Amino acid sequence: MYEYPPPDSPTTWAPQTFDFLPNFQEPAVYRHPILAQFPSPTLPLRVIDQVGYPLGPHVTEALRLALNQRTQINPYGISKRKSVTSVAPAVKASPRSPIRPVKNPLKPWVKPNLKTAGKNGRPANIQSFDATKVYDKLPYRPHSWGIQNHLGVYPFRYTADGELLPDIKFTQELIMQYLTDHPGHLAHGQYNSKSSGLTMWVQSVPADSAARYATEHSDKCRNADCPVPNGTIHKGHYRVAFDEQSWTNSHLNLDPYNNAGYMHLYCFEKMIDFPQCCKDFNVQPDTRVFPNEKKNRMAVTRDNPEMRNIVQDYINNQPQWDTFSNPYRYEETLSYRLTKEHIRAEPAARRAIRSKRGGNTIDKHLNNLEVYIAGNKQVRTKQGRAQRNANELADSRPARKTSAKRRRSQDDSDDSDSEFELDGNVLAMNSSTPVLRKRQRR
DNA sequence: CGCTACCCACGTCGCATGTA
DNA sequence: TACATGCGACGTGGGTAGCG
Repeated sequence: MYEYPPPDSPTTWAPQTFDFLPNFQEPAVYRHPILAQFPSPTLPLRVIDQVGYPLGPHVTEALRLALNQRTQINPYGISKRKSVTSVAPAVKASPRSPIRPVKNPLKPWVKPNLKTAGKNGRPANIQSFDATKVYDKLPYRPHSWGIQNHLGVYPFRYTADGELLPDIKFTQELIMQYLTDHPGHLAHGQYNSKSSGLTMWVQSVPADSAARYATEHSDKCRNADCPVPNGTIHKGHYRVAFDEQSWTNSHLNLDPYNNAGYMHLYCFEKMIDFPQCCKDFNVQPDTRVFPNEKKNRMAVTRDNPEMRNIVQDYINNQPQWDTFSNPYRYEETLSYRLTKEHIRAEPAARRAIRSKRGGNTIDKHLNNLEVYIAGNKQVRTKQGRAQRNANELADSRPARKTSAKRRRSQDDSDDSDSEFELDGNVLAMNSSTPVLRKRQRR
């Protein structure tokens, strides 16, 4: 008979710690294809439980973490459905009473649509979370640092929340100084930029999070030459968060929405030798689990666990920047790889809706910001033309309010103009020289 | 006019219940 | 008992209303 090895035997199982906290809440994409062939997880679990006994300590630890995550999300282990009926078994669940969006006097830049019906749970979700009750405040304003100018002013100065002042935008020279001289590199007592206290998280842009930031400038792109008006980092794009505090103040429970700053991943990759940056500095895929949040809405793995491997693979096996920086080829960038994987893995229905609408969509611009901006201009020009035409018609017809949806359907029926297309000038931008030259190797 | 949150229309997940 | 099915909750990208 088969003899099971003693549980947790060190000769059989090398103890393993996790360099990241796995997110077991993510949709299951099994690395073992055979698992995907079972209609239900119960049977393979039983097989593993019987034949795989005993599980190694790292598997046991992962299970414990998963259980922990689950407990944090639902501390009492009570199912949502059960809790409803157990509280009021005789009452049939009534439709949720609508919670309307409201103005937040502390965040005047957040502009809720006060006339909406409140038909979904998003306003409730936004209003129900109070970060000040959950997270610690930074105990002190970080010290200014960097090479002083002739007036003795430091280039890197902070707000009380630990954000770089809003007017501080990165030129190539400044980002180089920020990266190479950052005080966080001394976090371990000696200079080590690879395990620095400055962590650069590759992230998705979280939705509905305007009210989570300290100021209206907090989540803007820090690239001095950002192609997007006002440096807005729109949903669906990828960004890099400059996190200076979560390592340095790991004893505190700090708000993950408070970072020194952000940049479009696109801008970051175009501005510096990003492959070398991955080699030299602490760049990581954001796969963190936040115990105080329902989920990490900025995780790069939010929709697709494979994204972690794409970022990690890029960090481990960086391409040569020389080979695609001049002429610049967006197709070689991490931003492009993430976007392509995102589009590949998304539900087909979502893609179908996009193609039906025919807008300036992610599968056309692929998160190339130059193409995205040019596409937006084309859409606006078209809308403006349609609006002018509508106004001219209104002069000769009885007044009638034209809804935007009707306007869109009119556009859709116009064969010659209905399809959004990128013109040659836009695509030519794709091969333009990078705004800034390659950073020096140390 | 730019920007941001809401709505739409859908997919996914987890759990309760039904059924073989 | 194992699996299928139904259902509610929730999350998403794109389009759009409406605030400033």
